[in-house]
Amino acid sequence: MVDQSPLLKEQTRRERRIERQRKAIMDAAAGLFAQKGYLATTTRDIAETVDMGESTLYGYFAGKKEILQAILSHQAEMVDSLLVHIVEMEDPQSFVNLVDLLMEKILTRTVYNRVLIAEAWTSEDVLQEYVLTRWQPVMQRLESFISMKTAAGIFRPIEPGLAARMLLACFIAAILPVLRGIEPPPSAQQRRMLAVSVVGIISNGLSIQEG
Amino acid sequence: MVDQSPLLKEQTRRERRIERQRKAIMDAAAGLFAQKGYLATTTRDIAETVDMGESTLYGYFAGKKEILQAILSHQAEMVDSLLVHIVEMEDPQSFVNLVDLLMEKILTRTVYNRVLIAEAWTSEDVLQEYVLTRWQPVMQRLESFISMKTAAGIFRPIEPGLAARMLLACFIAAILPVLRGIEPPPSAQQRRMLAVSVVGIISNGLSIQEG
Amino acid sequence: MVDQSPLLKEQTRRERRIERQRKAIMDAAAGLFAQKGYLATTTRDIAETVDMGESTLYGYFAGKKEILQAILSHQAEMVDSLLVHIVEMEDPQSFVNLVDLLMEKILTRTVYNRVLIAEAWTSEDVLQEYVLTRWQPVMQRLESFISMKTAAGIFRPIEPGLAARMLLACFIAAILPVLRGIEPPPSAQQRRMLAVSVVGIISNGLSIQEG
Amino acid sequence: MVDQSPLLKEQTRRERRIERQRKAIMDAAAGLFAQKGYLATTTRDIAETVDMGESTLYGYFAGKKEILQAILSHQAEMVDSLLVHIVEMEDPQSFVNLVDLLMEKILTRTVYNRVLIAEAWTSEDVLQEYVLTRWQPVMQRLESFISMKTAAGIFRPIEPGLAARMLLACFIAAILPVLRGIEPPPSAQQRRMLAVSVVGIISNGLSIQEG
DNA sequence: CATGAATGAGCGTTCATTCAT
DNA sequence: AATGAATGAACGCTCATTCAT
Repeated sequence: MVDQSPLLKEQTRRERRIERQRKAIMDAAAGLFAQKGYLATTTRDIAETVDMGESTLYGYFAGKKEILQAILSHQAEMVDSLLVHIVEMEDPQSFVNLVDLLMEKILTRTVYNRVLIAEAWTSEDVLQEYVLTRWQPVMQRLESFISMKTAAGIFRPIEPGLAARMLLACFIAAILPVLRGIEPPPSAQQRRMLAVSVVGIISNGLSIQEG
Repeated sequence: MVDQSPLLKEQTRRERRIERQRKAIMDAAAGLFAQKGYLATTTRDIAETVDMGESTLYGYFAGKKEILQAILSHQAEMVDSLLVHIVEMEDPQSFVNLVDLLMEKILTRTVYNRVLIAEAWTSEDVLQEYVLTRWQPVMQRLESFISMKTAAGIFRPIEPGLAARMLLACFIAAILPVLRGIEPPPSAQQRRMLAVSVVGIISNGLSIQEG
Repeated sequence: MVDQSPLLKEQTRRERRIERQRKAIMDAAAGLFAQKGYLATTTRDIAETVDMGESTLYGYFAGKKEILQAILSHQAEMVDSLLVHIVEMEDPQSFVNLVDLLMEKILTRTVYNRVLIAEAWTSEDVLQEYVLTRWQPVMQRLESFISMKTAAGIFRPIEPGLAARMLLACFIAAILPVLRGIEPPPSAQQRRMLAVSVVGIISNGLSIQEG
Repeated sequence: MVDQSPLLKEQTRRERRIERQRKAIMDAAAGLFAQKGYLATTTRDIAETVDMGESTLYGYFAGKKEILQAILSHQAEMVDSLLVHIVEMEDPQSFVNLVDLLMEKILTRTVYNRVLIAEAWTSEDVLQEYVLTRWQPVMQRLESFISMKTAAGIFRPIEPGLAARMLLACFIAAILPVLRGIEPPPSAQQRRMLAVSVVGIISNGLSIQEG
C-alpha cells in the first residue's frame, strides 16, 4: 500500500515542477507585458524577474512569442470555463448574479486580461482568436437572456445585440480602472455592489420611475 | 512698400509646407501605429508610407518618439476644444446633444484615438498626461450636469461619478468597434441614433416603465 | 556632347560604388570562409576585415548566408564562362592547351574555390547546384574529346568517363596544394609545365615506351 | 587463488564497456560530422543519435572538440598502420597490390575520412598534424618505390614527388564519389578493377603503345 | 532641404558545458 | 554512472539615429 509507484510519483513531481516554473514565467511575463507591452519587454527582463538565466526560459517555452500565446490561451480557457458556468446557471434569477459572475471571472488574473486587451487592440489575429471567437457564446447567452425577458414582457422591445453590448460595457466601465491597474481589485462585497449598480442602471436608468 | 512681402510670404509658405509635411507624417505614423502598434512600426515604415527618405523625417521631428507625442498632443487638443464646446453649450437641453457631440468629437481622427488608447493602456505617463488630466474637466462637467438633474428631481439619487463613468462607458461600447477599426465610422444620422439609444438606456433602462 | 546625362552618370557611379563594396565584402568573407569555414566565421569577423560596422554589411547583403551564396554563384559564373571558352576553342590541338586553360581558370580566385569545395563537401545542395550541375558540361566536353581520339585510333579503348575523371584528378592533384592555400599560385610558365606533366602522364604513363 | 579475478575482470569489463561507449559516440559523431560538418553538429544531435543524455557524453569525452580529435586520431592510427603494412610488403611486385591496399585502407571507415578531409580543408593544424605528417612516410615509400623502378629502367625519368602525388590523385579521383558519400563503397572485386585502371593509366597512359 | 550610407546598442535565440541529484 | 536543468557567452540580425553630400 505504501510507497507505491515511486517512478510515477517522481514523474508527476517533475511535471508539477515544470508546470510551476512555466506558471512563474507566465506570471512574470504577464506583469511586464501589462506594464510595458509585449514588444517593450525583453527576454532579459522576464528572466530577471523570475530570477533565471535568460537561456533557461527556453527550456520552458520555445520563445518569447510562445510565452505570450500561453498567457493568451490561459485567458481563453478562463473565458471558456466562464461560458460553462453561465450555461450551467440554469436560472440566474436576476441579472445581478450573472453580472457578478462575469466580474469575478474577469477580475481574476487581472494582468492576464490587461495583456489580452493590449494585444487584441493591435493584432487582428489575437482579436479574432482570443476575443471575438471566445466571447461570442457569452454574448449570445446574454442576448438570448435579454430576448427571453423581452418576450416575457419584462423588458421593453430593444435590439438585444446592442443591449448586450451596453450591458457588457457598463460593467467594463465599472471595472476598467481595476483592469487598467490603477485601482486595486474590489472585495467580493464591493464587487456585488458594483454589479447591483450596473444592473440598476441597465434596468431602470437614471430617471425617476413614476408610478 | 515694394518687395516687402515676398520674404514674409515665402516664410509663411515654407511654414505651411512644413506644417503640411508634419501632418502627413503624423497621419501616416498614426495609421501604422494604430495598425501594428508604436514599437512594431519602424521609421522605415513611416518614411515609405509618406514616400520620403528615412532620414528626412528627422527634419520634421526630433525622432520617432516625438512623432508619437505630436499625435497624442493633437488628440489632447481635440479634447481640450471639446471641453470648450461643452462648456459653451450652456443648456444642452438633453443628454442626446451632449452624447452626440462627444461621439462626433471622438470619432474624428479615429486612428489617432486608437493610438492614444493603445499607448495609455501600457504607459502610466501617457495615461496621466493625455487621458486622465484631459478628460477630468469633461467628466466633471458631466457630473455636475447629472447633479443638476438630480437636484431638479429629474434623476433619482445616484453617485454622479459612477453615473458619469457608466454614461461614458455606454457610448464607448457603442463606438468601440469603430474605434477598434473593425467597423466603418457611422454617418451623422447613424451616430445620432446611437446617441439616442445610449441615452435611452441610461435614462430609462431596459425595463418597461409602468404608469 | 559634354556633361550629358549627369543623373545617369551619378546612377552608375553609385552602382559601381555598391558593386565595389559588395566585392570587398565577398573577398573578405571568402578569405575568412576559406581559412576558418563558413560557420566559424562571424559577421563581426567579416565586418572587421572590411573595416565596416557590422550592420553595414546588411546594406549590401541580406545576411551571412547570402554572402556565401554570392561567393558560390560568382564561382559558378566562372565555370559557366569556362565552358564557353572550351567550346569556342574549336580545335584544342593538344590536351595541353585544354588542361592549361582549366588550370588557369581554376586558379583565379583561389579562395573562392576553396570555399566552394569546403561547402560542397558537407552540403548536398551546394554539391548539386554549384558543382555537379555546373561541371557536367565541362566533363562531357572532355569525354567527347577523349572519345574522338579513341575513335581516331590515337587513344586505346577506355571508358571515357573514368578517363575524364582521372584526367581531372591528375591536374587537381597538381594544383591541390595551391587550392588548399599552402603553396602560392604558379606563374604562367610553371602552370604550363604542370599541364605538360599532367598530359604526359595521362598520355603515356610512367613506363618507358618501347618501339 | 579464489576470488582473485572478479575485481580485475570487473575492471576490464567496465573498461571494455567504456571503450564500447566511446566507440559508439565516435561513430555517431563521425556520421553527423560527415553529413553536416563539425560546427553544424550539436552535442544534442550526437547524444540523441547515441540515445544518451546530453551530459552523459561528458563522462566519456572532455568535450565536443575531444570527440573530433578522437575521430581524427583514430584515422591517424589507421594511416600509421597502413605505413607498417606497406613497409612489410617487401616486394609489392606490382603497383596494383600497393594501390589496392591503399584503397582498401582508405575506404574503411569512410565517414571518418570524410570528417578528416573536411577538417583538414579548413584547419591548418589538422592538416599538419593529421594529414601532412602522417602521409609523409607513405608518400616517401611511394616515391622510393618509383625511384627504384626508374633506376631499374622500368620507368622513364620523372620527378618522383610529382609522380607519387599524381598516382595518389588518380586513385583519389577513382574513389572520390565514395568518399564524398554519393556512391556506395565498392566490393573487393570492383576495388581491384579500379586499382587496375588506375595503375594502367599511370603506367601506360591513354595512348596506344606501339611495338 | 533631402537622402543614401553607416553604425552602436541591443534584441531573441542557440549551444557547449556545468551542476545537483 | 546518468541526466534534466541551468547558464554564460556569443551569434545573426534589426533599427532609430547620425552624417556627409
